[in-house]
Amino acid sequence: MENDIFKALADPTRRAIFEKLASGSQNASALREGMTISQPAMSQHLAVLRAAGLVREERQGRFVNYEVDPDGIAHIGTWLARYRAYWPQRMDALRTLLKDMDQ
Amino acid sequence: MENDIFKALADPTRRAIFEKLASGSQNASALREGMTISQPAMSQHLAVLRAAGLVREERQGRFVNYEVDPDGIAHIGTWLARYRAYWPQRMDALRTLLKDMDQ
DNA sequence: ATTTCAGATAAGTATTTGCTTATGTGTCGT
DNA sequence: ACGACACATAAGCAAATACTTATCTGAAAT
Repeated sequence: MENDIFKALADPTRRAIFEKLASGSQNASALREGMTISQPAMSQHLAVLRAAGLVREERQGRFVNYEVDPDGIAHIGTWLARYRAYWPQRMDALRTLLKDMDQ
Repeated sequence: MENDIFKALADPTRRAIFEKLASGSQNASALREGMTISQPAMSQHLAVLRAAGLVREERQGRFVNYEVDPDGIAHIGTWLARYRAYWPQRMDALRTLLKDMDQ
């Protein structure tokens, strides 16, 4: 599972798709816009992201809506937490993030 | 750079090496112990981890000591922070981590 | 100086991966 | 019922990847 996540994120196209989804769930066709990628390629990438638990799908008629799966993010977070000893002193992004979550 | 990091972590052997280093810096030979991996393979993996900024080396005579590079960890952290909106409510590991760092 | 040891590099190979084109499946509009 | 549409799947292929064996570099020990 952890292996699937990192393998999925190892591809730049897949990270781009994931990033797009992070700013709003979309169906496969909408995701293709401005991406120079064939329909089957997109379908295959989404399948990989889905198998990794990074993304989940929701059938809507003949469309399939994709969205970021928080579980995938959580897995990366817990993986990263194992290396806390090596986190640099000032990781402002994560620091403020966690502060936010405390509210 | 970000691409190098994810590509480096996509390999399970490389993640195992990285994990070993996280519990104490070692030279390449020491890392091989209990790992069923040839000397060139280890050398190549370490080169990939190093190029990704996940690990750094320090020559010590005819040994080369490897250690986790906090910069690599930081990169993953900032990447992950971009998806803060999708972090699940209870990411205890990271939450307590950041609390610790505030002391 | 010569040998030995730690490690890097070179070259070759089998496997994996990301793409392609072609076709299949299921849903919507008419 | 039919065609159009959204998407998945199949099969094939070129490129990337992780390994192998062989060799090279450089430092330590004798």
